[in-house]
Amino acid sequence: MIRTNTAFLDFILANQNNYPEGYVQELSINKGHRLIRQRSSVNAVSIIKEGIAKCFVYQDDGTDFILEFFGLGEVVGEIEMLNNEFSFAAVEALTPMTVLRIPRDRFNELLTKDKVFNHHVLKLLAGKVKYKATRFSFTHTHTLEQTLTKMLNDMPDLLEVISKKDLVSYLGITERSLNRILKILKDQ
Amino acid sequence: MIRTNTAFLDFILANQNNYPEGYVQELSINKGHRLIRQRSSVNAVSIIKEGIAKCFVYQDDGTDFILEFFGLGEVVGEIEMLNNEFSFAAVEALTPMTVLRIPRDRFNELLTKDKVFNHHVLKLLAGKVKYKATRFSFTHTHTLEQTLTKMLNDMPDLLEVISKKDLVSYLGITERSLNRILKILKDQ
DNA sequence: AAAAGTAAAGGACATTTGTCCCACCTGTAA
DNA sequence: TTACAGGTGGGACAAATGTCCTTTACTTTT
Repeated sequence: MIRTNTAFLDFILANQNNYPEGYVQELSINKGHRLIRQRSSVNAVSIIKEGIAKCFVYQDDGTDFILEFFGLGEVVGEIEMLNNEFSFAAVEALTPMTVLRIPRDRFNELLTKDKVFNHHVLKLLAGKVKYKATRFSFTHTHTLEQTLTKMLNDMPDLLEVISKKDLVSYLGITERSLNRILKILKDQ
Repeated sequence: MIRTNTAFLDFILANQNNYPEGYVQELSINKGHRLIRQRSSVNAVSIIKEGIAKCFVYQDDGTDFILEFFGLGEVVGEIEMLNNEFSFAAVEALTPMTVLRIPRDRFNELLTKDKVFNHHVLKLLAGKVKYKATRFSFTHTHTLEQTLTKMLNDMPDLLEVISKKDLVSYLGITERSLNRILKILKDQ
């Protein structure tokens, strides 16, 4: 459930030195910092080298809905860059992070000039579509108990890594419901 | 809610004659025909020139979950082609359709050789990610009544175009619930 | 037009999830 | 140690949705 894309990260790390100065910048990010703010312009793409971030949409009523957790090698900002639109979601560091930042013009240049880079971006987007599709169809056709069971099975340390509040936003439920299901699972 | 991409369709139609014979094939498709079957290999990308299709995941328990309705200019099969994987969803014609079909090798060739084509595909994928993200966050943070009200507002002839069964699969609810909400909305 | 068969709508109850609130735990300051 | 504050888990009831089955409406056949 924490998405990764090591193939892309490895590619960037291997080629980082071939690119001219300033193409790829390494940045440290504090926990809680927003890499992308909702409804604002995005001027660079970031590839995660270390740490975890959440990508979420926040509503007027104060509730958040988490779309994805991003880990190693995942990329943020490319959608906004391609659509040439303001961001529709926010991205926030859940842990201290290191990211590789590629500014807008460099990104566009790499997209047109580097076929392998271009293909990585195509695959990465295809992966995001597929992930969302399978995730949402799964949650719609399974009970909360089944969904949580699967998540805890895939990732036993889930509750140590992700806070309950974030888990609740990810599942689109209330804290009360999460507690209820966790109690049921524990009692079994 | 029925997605379209006329920019891409226009581009293909304008360039169709510049491409060598066999690059773009026009096909007629009967209502009910599956353009893509779930868990099978996909050997071509199809751009919709006429008609409407549903893209859906079906579960072992017999329930379907509709991810998107595709209309004019929308593209199917590109995700599978890029991931080089079997299809994770099925696509079925809801009306008689005409599609422009580009076989695997031609598609890959266009992707690498035609920068504009490549950019259209990048944008199209970014659009699919964004659509799914906003759709699912909306349904999670709004009641069924709000969601349906919005849908009927955006598309007053919704129930003439999309069958109740399909609407139910799209919303991830039961027919009973849909009827209940429709009655409430009618009574208001 | 009447009868029979089929599909759609809705009533009644069960289950799930949300809302509201209270009890308990933990840490801190007096 | 006590008193207080903030946070967490859970009880009780409300609201939403699903399941099951009856009723209604619509077709088709005779």
